Formats: sequence, structure tokens, C-alpha cells
Amino acid sequence: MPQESSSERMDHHPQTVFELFNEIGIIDQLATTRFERALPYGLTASQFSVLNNFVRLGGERSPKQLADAFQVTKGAMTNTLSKLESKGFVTIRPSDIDGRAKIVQITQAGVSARHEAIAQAAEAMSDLAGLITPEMLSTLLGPLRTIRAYLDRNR
Amino acid sequence: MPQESSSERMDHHPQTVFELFNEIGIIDQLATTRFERALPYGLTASQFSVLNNFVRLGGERSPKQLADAFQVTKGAMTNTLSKLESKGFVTIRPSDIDGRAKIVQITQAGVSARHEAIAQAAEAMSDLAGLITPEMLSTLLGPLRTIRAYLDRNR
DNA sequence: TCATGATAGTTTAACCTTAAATTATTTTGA
DNA sequence: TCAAAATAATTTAAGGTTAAACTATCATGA
Repeated sequence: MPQESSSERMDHHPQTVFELFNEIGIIDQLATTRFERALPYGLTASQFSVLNNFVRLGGERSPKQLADAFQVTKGAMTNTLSKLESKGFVTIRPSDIDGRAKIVQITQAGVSARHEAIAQAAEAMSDLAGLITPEMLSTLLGPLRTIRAYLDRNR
Repeated sequence: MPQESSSERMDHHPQTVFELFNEIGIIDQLATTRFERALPYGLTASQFSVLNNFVRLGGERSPKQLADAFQVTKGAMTNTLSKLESKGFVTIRPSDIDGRAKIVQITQAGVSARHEAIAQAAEAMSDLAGLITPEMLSTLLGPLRTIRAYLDRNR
């Protein structure tokens, strides 16, 4: 008899789902603020993410690819990349094979900046590594990835 | 022998902490966008939260109390409340006992708007109630509350 | 081939947020 | 009592984001 005795528990379920997103929203805000305060060169979290992505994955990417990877609009990525370019942390050149596209590449200065950023951010976040145990992490990451993937698929 | 054999696993710990906040950030963005699309009267998530808070907890509160409760600056709350006031969903009057303070109260129209918002948001989020099981919820909420409380205490 | 539609990137306007400066009022303590 | 500090709310400036409009370039298929 599916969904028969759903009254008591299911009635509260939407409320706690709402609460889940509420906690997530507050954590995002507090963690982002804390993180950005620690970043050098006036880097924002978005700018750092782009640098980090280039160092971790290597290679070159177009603004469109970056926008998709970071779930922001193309306009937002145009803005982020122009900030990074004026700081000398990326170069942007037109694509040879697609006249509409551009190609973004990290510079040596960008690699260094990312390195410093990692160091200072790790410093600022080190207390959290004490609070958040590896057990908590593995407990949280799985379900959160599932939720993120679903929201991403169905937007 | 505490933290002796920490090399392998602990070396990855900061990275996964970072990944945790990354997942949280993306979920927040996707969930907020989805949620706000469903809200009536052009309500933002912030505006809805204020209405919801008044309905759930009742009573009256000052802008400062609301700002603290929702982790935003007083300036942001001034903005949110003025939007709600111009929509007729709250009233704002000066306090009798403290000349610096104001007192905010929800209106009947505000209560109705919140009711409609709940209904439409539940509709838009109903698929998530299927994905996010009660077990996932109880698994996630505890640790997330711990992290949120810590970040809140140490900002 | 060539018109139509799709795609990449930029720009603009609108909105929300923070941080800081400002005004007004209350609280504190010498 | 009263000057100094603290508090409440607003305003301003600056920054980031989205959505939509716009330009330029490619891809499709009749």
C-alpha cells in the first residue's frame, strides 16, 4: 500500500527540505565572505575558481565552456575574465577555428597568484578542517552531489 | 599516537572541504533561482523569508532583529522591508519605547501572500521531495547545522 | 547556394548585497 | 549631570549577478 501512512512524517517533509536549503544558503554566504576576505590581489571567489580550474585541469578553454562549468551566465563570465585579464592572470585570444569563440589561458602570474591564494585560503579555513571531520565530509558529499546534479539537470 | 598516520588521508582533507563548499555554493544558486521563479508578487527569496518568519513565529520585530536573524546587513534589511511595505505585506511604525527603533508587523495581505507563496513553491519543489528522502535529510541537517553555527559564531 | 536557425561573446539595465558614512537616539560611567 | 560610546536605521557607492537585447559568426538543410 504505497504512500498510505504518509500523513505524519510526510507532512513535515517539505518543511525540512526548505530548512535544508535555508542552512545551505546561510553556509554559502558565510563561507564565501570568509573565503574572499582571505584571497590576495582582490580576487573574488569567482575569479579564484577560474584560476584554480585552469591549474587543476590544465589546457585552454573558451568563455562559454567556463560559464557552463561554473553555472554562471556568459555575461558574468565576460566580466570575471576581463578582471582576470586586467590583473594579468589570464590571456584571451580569438580562436583560429571558430570566429565567434575566444580562447582563455592562464599566465605564469596567474599560476603564482592561485598558489598564494590557496595558501592564504587554507590558512583562513584551517579551523574548519578541525571542525569538519573526514567522516562528516564523506557523509555530506554524496547526498549533496546527488542534489546538485539533479538541480543542474532540471533547471 | 594522535595525528601520526595523517599523511595520505589528511593531505586530501582541505581539498574535499573546499569541494564541500563548492557543492553548497552551486546548490544554493540553483535552488534559489528555482525557488524565486515560483514565487508570486515578484517576491524575492529574502522577502519571502521575512514573511515566512512572521507567520511561523508571530509577533513583531525590529529591522535590526530581522537583519540579525537572516544574516544580512541592516542596509539590506532596510531595502527588503521597504519592498514588502510598498507591496502592502508589512507595516512599519516607530517604536514608542526606543526612538531609534522601528517595529515591523505583517499584514493580512502579507499572510495571504505567504500562503500563496508556500503553495506555489511547494509545487515547484515537489520533485525534490521525491529525490531527497527523509533519511538524506536527517543525515544532512545535523552536520550542516553544526557547520553553520560554527561559521556564524566565528565570522 | 543561401536563407534560417543556432551559437559565442558583449553590453545594458535592473536588482540585491556589502561596507562605510551619516543621522538620530539611547546608554554608560565618571 | 553630561560627555563619550554604543545602537538603530538610512543612504551612498561599489561590486557581482541575471536576463535580455545585440552583433558577429557558424551550421543546417531544402
